[in-house]
Amino acid sequence: MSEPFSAAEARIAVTLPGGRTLNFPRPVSGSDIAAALGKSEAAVAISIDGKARDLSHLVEGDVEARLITRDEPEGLAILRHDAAHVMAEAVKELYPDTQVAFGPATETGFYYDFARAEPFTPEDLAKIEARMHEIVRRNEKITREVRDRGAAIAFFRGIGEEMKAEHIAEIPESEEVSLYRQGRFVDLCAGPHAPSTGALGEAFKLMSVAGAYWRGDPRNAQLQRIYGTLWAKKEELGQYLFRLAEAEKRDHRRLGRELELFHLQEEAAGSVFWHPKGWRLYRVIEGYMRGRLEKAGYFEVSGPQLLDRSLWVASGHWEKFREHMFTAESRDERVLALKPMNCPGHVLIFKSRLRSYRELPLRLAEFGACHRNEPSGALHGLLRVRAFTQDDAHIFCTEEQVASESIAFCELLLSVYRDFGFADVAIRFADRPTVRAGSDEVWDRAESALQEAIEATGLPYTKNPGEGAFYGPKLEFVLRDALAREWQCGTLQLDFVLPERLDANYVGADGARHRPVMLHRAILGSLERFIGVLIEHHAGHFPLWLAPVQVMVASISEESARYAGEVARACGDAGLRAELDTGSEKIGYKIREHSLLKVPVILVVGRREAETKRVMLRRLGSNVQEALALDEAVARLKAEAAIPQDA
RNA sequence: GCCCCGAUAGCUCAGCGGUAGAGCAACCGCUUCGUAAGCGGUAGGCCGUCUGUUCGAAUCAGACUCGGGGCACCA
Repeated sequence: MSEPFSAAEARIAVTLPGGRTLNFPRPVSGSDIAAALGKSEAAVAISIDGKARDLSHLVEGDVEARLITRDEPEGLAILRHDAAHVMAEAVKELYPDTQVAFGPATETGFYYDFARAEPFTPEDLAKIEARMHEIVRRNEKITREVRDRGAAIAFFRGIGEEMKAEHIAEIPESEEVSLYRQGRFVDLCAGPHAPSTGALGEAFKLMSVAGAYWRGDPRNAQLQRIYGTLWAKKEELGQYLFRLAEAEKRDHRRLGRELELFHLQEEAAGSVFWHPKGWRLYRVIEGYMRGRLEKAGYFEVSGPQLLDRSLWVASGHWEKFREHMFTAESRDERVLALKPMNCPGHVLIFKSRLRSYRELPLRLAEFGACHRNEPSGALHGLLRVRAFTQDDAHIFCTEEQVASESIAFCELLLSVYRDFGFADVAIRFADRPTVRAGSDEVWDRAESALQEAIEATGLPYTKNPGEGAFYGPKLEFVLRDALAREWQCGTLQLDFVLPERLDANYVGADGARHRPVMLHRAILGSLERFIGVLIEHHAGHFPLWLAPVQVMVASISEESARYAGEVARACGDAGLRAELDTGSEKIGYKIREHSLLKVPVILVVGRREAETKRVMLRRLGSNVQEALALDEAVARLKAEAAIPQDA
């Protein structure tokens, strides 16, 4: 490309990604640079020496610059942020008595929080969206102004935007206070923004209204949050809406009903009614886990559901976890709590007799049924319930054993996830929360021990500050499903506090009493939640070893019904979960019916198969049939349906 | 728990002041059929619960329960 300017006055060098350098007269704006590169249309902002700026930003000296365009994630985020402003402008035009609070971009769009006495209705959303399109068509210039903070506060007070004024007071002195103006709307904002509202395009849509607390604090006023989605192109918006519709189709609550797995009803809000097929699935998973744990050196135990208040006081739960606990009273008026966690029970088993260091690490596992009194608004299908069963275990060990136990646990966990079809697992390190038990010294020790342990596994992880359990720091294992959604399931928590509080100890090689360390760990987390995730991940189409009904034998007409029975029996004898359909419907109807119920294998048998002792094997999702000898089909399916026992 | 929205047959939904409708499913017949919906018929609802307004409420109002989307909380 030829150089756009040739004058000999003061010039600056702009270095682009890849090392190419352009010379411009000083000063040069981001727009000039974009124009020089022929990218005026696509550019929404510019990165100058690593900092995102408006295109109107003037460059005064030699810099490194990179255009931010609408087709890359960073540019899209800026457009989404622009959309939040445009929405706020539309709302202020339509409902001038509204105060604006906070409006960022999100992963799929944007939102803005508003304070207004009247609730926004769905009809209001339609009006706001229409007005947004109008503002985009007006193509208002978006300009940035830096203000002295006193003046800025006075300005927002003057226009009745108290929350904005309050927000300015919190901006660190080191940062400048900038205002963005478009049409008659002025917002406090760090930027950057696209040069004009026309940049938004048309690929956006307002989605919903929700309540949200001012600064996320429930003690503050509740605002109305309007969510929207925005994409670079209309097709991408369409794809996003299509993905939402697809996600709804695999919603575990819908599939739970359609596949007859479970149901929920108000008489037991937050607890699951497992139906025969769902319970079958549950038990297969439980049995699989039991096998894995036994091989990994765990001992399964089972503790009481109701334990006396005094234990919970001693463990610290009564103080830190009281509001989540269900309580009951005995005849003699003792207060008992339905266990929300299994750990105190396991400590009591550990303490039931004198323990030797030779027994460590002692791994006590339990499919522990727990109850937590979750706030009603938190309940959500199987994913958030009040009664659930954890694949829980507590490892009592010495501090020296923490690293090796952690490594072994991580290996076990990843192998289990692989068996269930989850390959993508993220690890987060969650450190001390505000509400916690134990001294800072103990937390220092626990955090560094857990940190060493995770480093020792060699697995990548990120930090999740302040999210630890009240008794110790934890690793959270987050799996990503087929729709790239994240679910926290597994956990590994290091606890110096509970053994201390419940006075657990063992006799060491030196003959003295020592305090064991406790590792709390779960792989699936709660079986309920994990099954919910599993249903959505597989869209109800489970791998053969998990499918509640593995094989459906369907006869073509009455003359093959008898042989169909034989086939079903042969499958059952081989340990397959097989069912028989000899009804009078046509075969097409049967196939449709069992396909909708997501049975992975349908064996079709008619006169030809009966005569030759064969079956016609048909897999869910395919319309290819394979003719096989009965024996061979059964042997193959049996092998395929085997429960994975070790990777 | 908080904000908004919702609750009508097993499911999906229509009806929105004059006392309940469709499709699918269910059940009963007929059909015996070769790979994702054969045909006909029957039955099925205290319109989430309670209170109020009204001559009259599925329909309007209020409260409650549960559900949904969020917030906060969290496995």
